[in-house]
Amino acid sequence: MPELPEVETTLKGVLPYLLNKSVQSIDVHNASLRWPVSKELPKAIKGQTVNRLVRRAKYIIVEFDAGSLLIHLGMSGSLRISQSDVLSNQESLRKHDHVVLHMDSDAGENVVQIRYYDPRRFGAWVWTTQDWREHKLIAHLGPEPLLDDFNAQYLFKKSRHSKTNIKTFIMNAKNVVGVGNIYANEALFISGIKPLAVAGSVSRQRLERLVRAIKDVLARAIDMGGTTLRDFVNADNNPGYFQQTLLVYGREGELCTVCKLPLKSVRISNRATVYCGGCQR
DNA sequence: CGAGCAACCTGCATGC
DNA sequence: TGCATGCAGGTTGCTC
Repeated sequence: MPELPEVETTLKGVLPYLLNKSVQSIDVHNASLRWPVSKELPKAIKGQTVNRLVRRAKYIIVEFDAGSLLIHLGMSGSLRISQSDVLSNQESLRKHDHVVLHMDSDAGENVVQIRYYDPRRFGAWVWTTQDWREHKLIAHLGPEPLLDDFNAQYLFKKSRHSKTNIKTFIMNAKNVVGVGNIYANEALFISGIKPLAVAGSVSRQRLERLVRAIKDVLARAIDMGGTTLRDFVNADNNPGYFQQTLLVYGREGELCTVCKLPLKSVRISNRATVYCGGCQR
């Protein structure tokens, strides 16, 4: 479900309920996520206040005095707010609500929950007491796509000796983070680059366009609350609207919006890839 | 070292 | 209706 814009949307949604609030308790209903949720987690964060909430790549990082919680939504994860005036009015727990954070709220007592729902359980809740920037899941990640250190000069240098295709290259978090399958397809279309082009051979000028396209498509998707394909909803249960803006993803066989040729589809590293044979070279 | 790919898991759409 | 198959927004950790 979530690429960078969906993670960003999720973070914005839960921020008011987490930042400067303290953890009353945490229920781990199913600890078997990508890695087992630490048994230490409940007592480690009980009573702790959230000092800061940040995104790095597709991780939501919740900082406490005692350590940090790294939350990854995997393919099908979401965080949702559940609150009511009376606890008994709370919606019942769904089958795949694996973790529930109970937060102290301004409004009353025991009424705000952050529920982590993840049918496929590819997501993760990782507790660390070290500086999260040095955690092995974070330390070796590439630059943030929306920051200035992700630019054409960087990408040019980084790609010169790469013989993999450009789509796989930009989806590799060692090169740049946050670009998943939807936005890789979209950015390559916008910049007119064929997904199977060899990364190391794409010209500097074309990488310039690609970098701009990645930044642009991600920023616009964030503005629209992300992409909802099947069931993505933000923390307040609202869908994103970017899917209405998708130009190639999920549109194989439809006509290219620019040249009117039918969009082609191939599988690259077992991921659906849609492109225009006329516009992308 | 990089590249390619199986693996993790459930739900849903499709076809027989 | 049931059952088999394939596909889905990600990433790690194997093999070569």
